Amino acid sequence: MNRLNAHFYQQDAVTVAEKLLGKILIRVFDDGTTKRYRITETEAYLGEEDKACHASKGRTARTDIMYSDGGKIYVYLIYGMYWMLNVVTGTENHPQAVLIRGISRIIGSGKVGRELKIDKSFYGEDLLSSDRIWIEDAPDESDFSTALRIGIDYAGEEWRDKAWRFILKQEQNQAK
DNA sequence: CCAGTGATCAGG
DNA sequence: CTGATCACTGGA
Repeated sequence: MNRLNAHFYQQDAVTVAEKLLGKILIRVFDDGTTKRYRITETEAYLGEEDKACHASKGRTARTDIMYSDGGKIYVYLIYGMYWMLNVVTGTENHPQAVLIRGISRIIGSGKVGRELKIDKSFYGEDLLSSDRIWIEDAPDESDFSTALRIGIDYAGEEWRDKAWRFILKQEQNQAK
């Protein structure tokens, strides 16, 4: 299978979030072992207008990477414990990203970061050229559901109510 | 229900 | 510098 290319990541976050379902995430760990995971749950964060998106605060040291061309990794630490793994999408100066919420049988953004041993060194990592993390193509999935994004009640009606969470049906049944 | 845990950002 | 907040999880 081939790596997803720049064109794929340059699409808007909502499109990429949906299309990432079923794609294969590869991680080569420091000890040399390689693991492959299927992406099963994602969430889109789109632009400075999106009050739920970190870029709604404008361009800061933390959000800077979201302003770059799609295909980079955006990571941040939440609650002092969990590294959230995001894929930057869109084109330059259009800040947006897709949060990876579930891979294979690991459901939950915090657990994903833990499983993949993500840390600050992944900030800005290039999915097109990295030798320790990338995503490979797979057929588009159509059997998925959408839902409201989690943990963003502060965002206000307009953005809180966007069904920008995408869940592979199959995995939903497997969960719990 | 709620505590843990620390980077980040706005405000002095 | 300070302090509030946080795209979460796991254990009462």
